[in-house]
Amino acid sequence: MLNDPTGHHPLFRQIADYLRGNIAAGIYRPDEALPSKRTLALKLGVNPLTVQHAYSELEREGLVESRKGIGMFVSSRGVGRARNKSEQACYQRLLQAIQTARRADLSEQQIRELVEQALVASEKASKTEKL
Amino acid sequence: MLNDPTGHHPLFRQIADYLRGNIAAGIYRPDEALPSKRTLALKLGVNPLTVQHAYSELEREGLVESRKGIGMFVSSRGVGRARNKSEQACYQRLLQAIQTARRADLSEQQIRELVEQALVASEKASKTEKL
Amino acid sequence: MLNDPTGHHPLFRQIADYLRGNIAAGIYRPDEALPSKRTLALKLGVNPLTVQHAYSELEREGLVESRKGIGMFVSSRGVGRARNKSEQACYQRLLQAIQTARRADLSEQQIRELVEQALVASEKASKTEKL
Amino acid sequence: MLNDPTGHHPLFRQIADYLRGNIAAGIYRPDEALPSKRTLALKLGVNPLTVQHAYSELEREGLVESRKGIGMFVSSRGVGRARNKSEQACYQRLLQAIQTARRADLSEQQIRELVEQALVASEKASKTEKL
DNA sequence: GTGGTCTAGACCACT
DNA sequence: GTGGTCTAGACCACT
Repeated sequence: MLNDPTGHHPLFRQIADYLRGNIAAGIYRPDEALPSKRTLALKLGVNPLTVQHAYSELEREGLVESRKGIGMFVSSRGVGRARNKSEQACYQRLLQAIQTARRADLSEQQIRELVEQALVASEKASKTEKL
Repeated sequence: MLNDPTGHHPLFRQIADYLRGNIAAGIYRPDEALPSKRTLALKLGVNPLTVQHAYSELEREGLVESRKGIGMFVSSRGVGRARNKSEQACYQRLLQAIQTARRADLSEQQIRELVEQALVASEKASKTEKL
Repeated sequence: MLNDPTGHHPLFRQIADYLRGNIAAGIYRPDEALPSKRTLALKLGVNPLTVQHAYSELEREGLVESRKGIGMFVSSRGVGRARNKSEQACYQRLLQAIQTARRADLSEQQIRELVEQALVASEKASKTEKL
Repeated sequence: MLNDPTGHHPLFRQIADYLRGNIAAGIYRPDEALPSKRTLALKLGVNPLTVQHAYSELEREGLVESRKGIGMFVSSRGVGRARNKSEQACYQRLLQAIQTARRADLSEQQIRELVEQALVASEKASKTEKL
């Protein structure tokens, strides 16, 4: 479900990234509640504090708002912000991937081929699931 | 010089990645010595042990061999291995970037555009420098 | 407890060897946690980083897996791998010992007698202790 | 020629071990000169100081005597001492090998089989060469 | 508390 | 000078 098997990225960030994508994709709609910390922690096999950490990240970005005693809700402007953030995040990662390739002197053509392979592989793999 | 301003990847791994790229690109040739750990540590402003950690990683991958009291040398089969490793690493990162995009429901066309932007940006940015 | 009084083998490797033996012998079972690096460091009177180094070695060999914030756990296939690794290590050491003997022109019979002596001595000495 | 490809034992000790075996085996006779530091260093592809270090070790053990300006000579009681020392060294290594095996819970029978394998392998490998 | 990374500083084997 | 190991002490992510 999470996409960094190498464990190089902190868990809380992987979770935040995932939810951000869900919001950007409209899987969670404005004013819809995210799953409770405990529910999601259970589902992901992760400590509730880690989920809390992820939610705080999304709150700081203005994607969600906490309503006391009720839960975390997608904010009115959350979808647009999530789309922007996700696109930025994707771009940053593409840039890192491509810099790795350039350092190894791969040609642009080789890089584009790797991109196409990844597009195919991800098409099958990533039925985005609502968390 | 190092490419993860976000600080998600540990320093020693960034250093290993960079050198691996240098070896893959033929910037360091077989039987050529890498800079000594102290020299490189000074240049990068990090602790020699951190560089050592990076060098151990490259040694484990069979890219370099240590000659006691002399230095770390690119192994005869190091270049090919470095190319393979670098390509794999690039692919993995592309895959992660693209999964981020897919979760946010970006189209393949949008992703390809981001790739092209990143190719342009990286062309200027990453004149691979010999460490 | 550690078995190289001569000090030829680095500490972290002696620790890794010891734990590998424990895992091979089933003293640590799959999904069982090894002692924490701090606990073990205290017990052995060494620096936690030294234990960490040993643990990384075992992780690289696929004998244990780290679960962040919880501990190092014997992997499902760890026991078999540990047995293989330990047998290989034993064989390599026997080979070195025997080459030493052959260079000094000891007969095979003399070598076998030394082996029997060592078998007796080690029977008493090495009640393998769970670290 | 040297028997620790893993590089875990210091070079100077491997060289001392080798020469000690040669003396024990009567390949160097009492009053015979060992090769000069420079000659041996060249032959082994090693720094003369490393050879010097090995020679000092043998001198300390009373196996050889330095005659100023001439070279290092096997001492009158050197052969016996070398045999004792070599046997001790062999025994110590056997003991370490066997402790490794016992920790992994290998049976005495398995250990004896490994010994026999090593005896066969070493028979072919170790045509003791005069350095 | 537990693993993982990093620094500052030291010492050893080898060149 | 060069790689390899070790210590003491610190901070981060996660439980």
